Amino acid sequence: MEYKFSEIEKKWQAAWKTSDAYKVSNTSSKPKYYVLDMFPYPSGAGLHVGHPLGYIASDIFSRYKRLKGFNVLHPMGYDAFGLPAEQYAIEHGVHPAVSTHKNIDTFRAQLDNIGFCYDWSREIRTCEPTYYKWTQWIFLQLFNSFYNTQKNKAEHISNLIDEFEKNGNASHACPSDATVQFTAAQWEAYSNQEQQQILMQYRLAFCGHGEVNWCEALGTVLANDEVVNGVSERGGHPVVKKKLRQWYLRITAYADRLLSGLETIEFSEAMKEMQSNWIGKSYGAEIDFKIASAALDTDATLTVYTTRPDTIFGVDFMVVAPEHDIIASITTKEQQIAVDNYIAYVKSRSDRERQAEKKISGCFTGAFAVNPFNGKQIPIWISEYVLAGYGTGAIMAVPCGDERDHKFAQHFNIPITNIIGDAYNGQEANSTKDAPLFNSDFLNGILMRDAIEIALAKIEARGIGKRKVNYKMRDAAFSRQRYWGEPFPVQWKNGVAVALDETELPLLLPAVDSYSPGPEGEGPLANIPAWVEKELETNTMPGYAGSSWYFLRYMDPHNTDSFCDRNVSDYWNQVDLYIGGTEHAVGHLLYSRMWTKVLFDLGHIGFDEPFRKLLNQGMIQGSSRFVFRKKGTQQFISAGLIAGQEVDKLHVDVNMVDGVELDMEAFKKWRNNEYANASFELENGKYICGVEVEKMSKSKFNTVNPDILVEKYGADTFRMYEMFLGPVDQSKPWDTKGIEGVHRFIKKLWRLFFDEEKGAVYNNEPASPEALKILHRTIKKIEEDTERFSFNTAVSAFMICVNDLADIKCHSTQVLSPLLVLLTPYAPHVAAELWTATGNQESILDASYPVFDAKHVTESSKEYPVSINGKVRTNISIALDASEEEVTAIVLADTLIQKWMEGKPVKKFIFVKGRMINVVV
RNA sequence: GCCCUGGUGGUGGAACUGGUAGACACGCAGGACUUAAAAUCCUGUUCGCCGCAACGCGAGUGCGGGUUCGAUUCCCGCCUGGGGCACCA
Repeated sequence: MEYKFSEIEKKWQAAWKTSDAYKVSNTSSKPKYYVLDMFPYPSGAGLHVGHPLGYIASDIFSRYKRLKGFNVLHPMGYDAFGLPAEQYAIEHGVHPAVSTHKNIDTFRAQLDNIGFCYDWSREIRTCEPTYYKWTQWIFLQLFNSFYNTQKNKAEHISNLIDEFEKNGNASHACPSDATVQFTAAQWEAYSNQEQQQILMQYRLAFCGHGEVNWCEALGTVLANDEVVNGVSERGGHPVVKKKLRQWYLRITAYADRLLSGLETIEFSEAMKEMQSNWIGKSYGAEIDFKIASAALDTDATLTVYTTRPDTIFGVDFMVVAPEHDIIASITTKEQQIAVDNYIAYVKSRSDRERQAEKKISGCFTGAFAVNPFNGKQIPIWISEYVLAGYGTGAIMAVPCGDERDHKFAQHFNIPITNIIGDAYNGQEANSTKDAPLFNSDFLNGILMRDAIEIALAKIEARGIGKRKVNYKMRDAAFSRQRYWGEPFPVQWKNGVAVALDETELPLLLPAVDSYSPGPEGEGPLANIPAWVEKELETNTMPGYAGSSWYFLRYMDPHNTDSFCDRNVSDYWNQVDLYIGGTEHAVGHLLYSRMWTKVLFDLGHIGFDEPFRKLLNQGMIQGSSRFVFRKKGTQQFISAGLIAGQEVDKLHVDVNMVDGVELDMEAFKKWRNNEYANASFELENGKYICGVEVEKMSKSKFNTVNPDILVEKYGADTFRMYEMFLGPVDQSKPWDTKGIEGVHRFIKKLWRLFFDEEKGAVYNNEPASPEALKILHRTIKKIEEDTERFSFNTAVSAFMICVNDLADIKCHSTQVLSPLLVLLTPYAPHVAAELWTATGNQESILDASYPVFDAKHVTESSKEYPVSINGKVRTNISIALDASEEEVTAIVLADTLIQKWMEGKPVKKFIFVKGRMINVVV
């Protein structure tokens, strides 16, 4: 009997489908376990070998947990709204729903090939009205809520209105504008419109104004992705910033809880660090500086935010962001032209470019601020390195303590005040907190670290500023001027946003004739008269709306009365294991954490963190292959021979290359015989290609389609090979050539059961102690490795096990059957085939997991490596229960050891039981 | 620029908590079986040096320092690949 993987895999996939083997119930006496993959965006390029890496890992873990007796929820779906489908629609006129459907079908077929254990009856697609109805519903919850800072949770907006009617907003400061203050009487006196405007500033989903990338030539707003070097990717037109009305989510209200919540979940330290850096909580002060200009009214002040109030006497200049409102009122006549020019220059630049810029640029406003402590006049500059969105959009610059300020001062010849004595060398800034202060009046001689608190107290006492906790994180922009997204369930009546009633959901995305933007850069929905007549919002929601809560819908995907029944979400609770890439570190993972907290606050679910444990999979890079064409000819030169030649370097399809050797016949037929006339200059009869590692992408011809590998080697081989490639969380280039080794392993396993000539060779004889030792060593290793997601070493352990069993010619089912159960999560098809072939009746998917028994593997002695002065000189076998005295005696009596000791006395004898021995002489 | 992360043989990687560096594979070389090939099996394979061989010597985990009896692992400085940076998903 031969290992016919193709037949076997088809057979079992069909059998599991017919028997609904992967269907999961919402009620079970077993403990629950929820394993989730980050669902894919169904791009037109289909699945490449990078996608399944995480899916295979989650599949292995789900199957493992099932064998261990858990009721495992393991669903899959599609994040189906988004820009690429819309782009495709603009270019090809195909409705996004049509191309998305087609792409999903391709993805599904590819996923099925690999033999995943998803419960497909729970599939969701974020672009389906049955799904986005509930995305819109959650938006209404956000819109109708505010953050009660007294109780530290979200509440219905009606509670806030009650409070305003009784007490005004005295105990509920306006989160976006602290100057908004009113009494109950004033509230009553406001018009409905005024009241609504105030409420908008409290809502968790609110309207405001924000800057977008605006391309006048295309008449549209561009995503950051569509802007390259300050011009549009399509057509290369100039892009500037433009202010538009936008929806936002008040994620800043949750900044502290998003931060403290990290302590309750198992994310990697790196991931937690990225999130807390993104949130960017800092403690400091806002300090008011009066403007020193007789021409201006004397009350004008510039407020800066600083985390280092201790350096107040080292301020040599101020820098305000080019967008800062104060610029218009303080710029002097002499500087006006220079300032205008500078602001125009900055307008064309992205935040990223502004921060990354090494060249120092800036412009003096002509105005001065006054240091409130010593009356010193401080010049006010504008520079792109200060961003409007952070702090107050203005900083006090202390060149001796901040590198960027220092470079700025040097560049513009601004005199530098030294407030840290010898700690400043005059050449570069020193950002220490551990130097005593100089030239600092009442802070002189005090360590900076301690001076911070003293300065804060003084600033508050004198009323020139106040303590302030600041966050780098900004509220999340939540609207797009696009078509392919969820419509907002909102109508605009007399300038007031009015939420639709729940009963009106879903608000269906209407058909459009054109995907072009509406007038003034609005979304395509603005082109539909019926839509505009109803005064419906013309923006749509961003890609992350649907993905912020999808893990809840899987629990109860067909519910028509609720996004997810409370009893069901109480049962499944948090996602126990979430697998996906780090590229979502600060986007999706923060948004879904916020949405979960809001739903929790409002009582819709019973937990406030969505993901109990997160495993990040690495990125699979493509390994590109190149051929070298002699300039102006059809002659291709092998990589080793190109030195000194003028050649063009061309990407070739990696699938035509075996390792680095080009299949020349395939190459000639490639791209419709484009290279039919190619001639080759070979080395040792072979054409050797150039190699480079880059992002896996269709245009680089370095994508590898899993279908081809599954066809050639089978799904089991493919699954195990992806795992064998390396640690699941590490990025690595794809290379197909090692797959043979894994395939050989499975064939070797097969031969433990069936011989091509002899037929069945397995037997029911009692297993030898050696065989049991091999089995139990493997049970321990596989269980440990699977638990810690070390799938590559688990595959290696399987190989060692099969090699060892083959060496001792063990064919006993007493050993082989438990081995198959261990293997099921990794290679389910071949395991199931051999399991039934050896006479088992029950399904291997629910077999009982083998239990490790230490008695089979205990050793009585150990080959100790013995070092002299840290260099291993010999190995000595010593009983494991030997005492240190016995060991010392044995080692020192060894002739080889005596030779290396050269008669010197023992200085130190180090004995680590079960590990090693080191003699220091 | 800022944040995170990686760097070990010809290649992918192993070494889990400071304790024999290179497990397991790929590739390569040689051999067995075969008319031949495929498949399979066996042997060798970090580098350098000495050599008939050795359970010989030396070096060695990106580079330079440090701590330690002992460092791929911990500390300091540097070089370099990858991911993210708020409208790609």
